[in-house]
Amino acid sequence: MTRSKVNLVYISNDSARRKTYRRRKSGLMKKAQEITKLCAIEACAIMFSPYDPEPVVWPNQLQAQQVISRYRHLPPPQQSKKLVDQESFTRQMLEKTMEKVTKKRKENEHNQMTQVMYQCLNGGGFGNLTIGDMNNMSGLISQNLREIERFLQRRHHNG
Amino acid sequence: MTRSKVNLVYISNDSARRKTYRRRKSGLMKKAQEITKLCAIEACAIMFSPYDPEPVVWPNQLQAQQVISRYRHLPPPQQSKKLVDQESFTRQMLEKTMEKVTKKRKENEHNQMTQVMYQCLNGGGFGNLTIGDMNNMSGLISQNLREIERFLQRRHHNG
DNA sequence: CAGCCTATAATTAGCCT
DNA sequence: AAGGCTAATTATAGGCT
Repeated sequence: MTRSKVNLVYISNDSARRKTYRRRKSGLMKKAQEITKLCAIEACAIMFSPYDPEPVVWPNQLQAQQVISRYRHLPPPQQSKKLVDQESFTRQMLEKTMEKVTKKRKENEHNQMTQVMYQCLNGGGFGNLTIGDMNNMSGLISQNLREIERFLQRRHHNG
Repeated sequence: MTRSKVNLVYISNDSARRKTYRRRKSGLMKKAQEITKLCAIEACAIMFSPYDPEPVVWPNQLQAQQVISRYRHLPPPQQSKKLVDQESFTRQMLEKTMEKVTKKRKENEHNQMTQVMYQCLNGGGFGNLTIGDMNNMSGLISQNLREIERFLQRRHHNG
């Protein structure tokens, strides 16, 4: 975002990623605090990262627990469908973009669409990993993550 | 934060506050998505506001519930902080592994989506994509939305 | 590695439609 | 209210110490 445009893809360099994480974490928390103050809304955030010894809880544990509690106590219908989550947010963005693109496409040429999309592709390079391998490995671990954590928890409590 | 410095205090004007809320909410979610992608961390946020009919959950409900669950099942801070025992060692290993896996998964997804996009471009349409594809691709697009818009703008002005 | 610095990218307040 | 525009502020990548 400065000195150079950011490539929005996992930062493989360890120290660079760590540094970016620290910077952006504080940026994010600042922004969060601002919107909370400016608009008097109730919010919380939780982040787990390998760079913090403990989860980062914003704005604080009490507030987080209150918000979580309020969230969890919502009647089922509210928790189900109409939530304004990131996915629908992103979908809206896509729809708007597509509208614009379609509009322009009418005015100009089809291959312009191709060029526009190439711009999108500039956002990141191709990974050089085997698809099958990654799917298998990530699948196994994520499937058993909960189980693993429970196990660790038990171990901890039992000494 | 532009045209005038912001006074970090509750905005009493209704419509102004609402507008600021909408703007900053998008900004916040975008930043959140970015740090998640860049650093492969696990995070969630929940916001209650009078301007949304429902709570805003980021990045989505499932992720939020997973993060919340992980948070609630965590041992108290003092216990986990400085212990260097078998468990925390194992935990560190787990986190490192998760980190790698998440990284690979994301790269993999990106790789696949990029190819999908290429195919769409060559084939000239998005008609046969699933909702999931669209969501993923929308990420790619929204990352570059500004770029696209500038591009379109230039094309438009240049004829 | 952790801060500090600075050039740029990105966000956004106030206007206008 | 909702969107577009642009000036101005803010965030931050890369360098340096």
